[in-house]
Amino acid sequence: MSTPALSDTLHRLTHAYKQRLRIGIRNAGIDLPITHVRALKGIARNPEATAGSIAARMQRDKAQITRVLKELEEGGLITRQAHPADRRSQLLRPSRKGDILIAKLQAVEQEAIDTMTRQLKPGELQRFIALANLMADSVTPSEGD
Amino acid sequence: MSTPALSDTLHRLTHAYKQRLRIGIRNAGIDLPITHVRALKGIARNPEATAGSIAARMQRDKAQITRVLKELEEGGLITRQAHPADRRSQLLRPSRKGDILIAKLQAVEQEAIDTMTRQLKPGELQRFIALANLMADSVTPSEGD
DNA sequence: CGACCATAGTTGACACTATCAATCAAAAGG
DNA sequence: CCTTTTGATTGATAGTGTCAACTATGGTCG
Repeated sequence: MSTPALSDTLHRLTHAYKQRLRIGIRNAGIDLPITHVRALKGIARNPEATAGSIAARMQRDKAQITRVLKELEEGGLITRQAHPADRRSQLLRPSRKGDILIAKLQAVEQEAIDTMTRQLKPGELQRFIALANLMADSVTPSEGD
Repeated sequence: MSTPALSDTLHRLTHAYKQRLRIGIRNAGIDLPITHVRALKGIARNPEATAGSIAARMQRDKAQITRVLKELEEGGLITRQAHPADRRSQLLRPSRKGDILIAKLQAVEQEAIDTMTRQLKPGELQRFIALANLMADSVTPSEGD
């Protein structure tokens, strides 16, 4: 096997992870697509979050982000405040409800990761993540997270 | 954070790879979505390919596979022959045109992989693939779909 | 100031991917 | 036969990704 297995492997892995995560999310009684979850977490991690910064961080189209944010806001999970220095922009913050959800989500995500990495020896996950980031950077260079 | 980086890492990686691959495919003048490419390759690799076996191999919904196969056939890339032992099923084989396309695709894919793994030391890719498979197996053990 | 371009965000259109339920025909097994 | 499985298909619907056009504001510079 030279290398072409990578394609299938990647698909298989992400599909497996997404599926597992989605099930966990649903079991927790949360009705939110994965992209929304990721955006919400991104907002929570970044006190200066704007639509643009979230799009950049997630490396997704800003159009997509706009729609996600709209739904997060409609769901009462985030709030938008006027940006103090730029009236085109808005600062995004999780609402109280959003914070509570994030806590739940983190538990679910950790559970999914635990399931997936249960066959890995200590350190192998970190090694895997490092390699994955190295590869992703080779395609779309990113500044530090 | 302890490990939740995995989620973002996986998204970033597959997104980067898909994007890179899609660009390569388009540059090669091929007009075919990635799922179709993967299905076509799967068929080529398996002389006994049926819709079901491809679905199982790719761990995708049969419905999705059916549609992909339909389009591959419409594009003249594969042919369907009656299955000798089961009249519900059909054996799938790449057409001559399909074979030619596959050769092109493999070059494109190898190029994408080369780009992505250029920062990896020898053996690290194999290590990565092994870890990824281990993780995927932990979520969808042997039997899936 | 006013012309001009860049940026933040929004919207519309569309293609691709995933999931689920229902259906049909053929196979398998009493 | 009749019932249950299985391979494949279809329809419906949701989620995701990409591109282009657009609005409004900001920044620059003559």
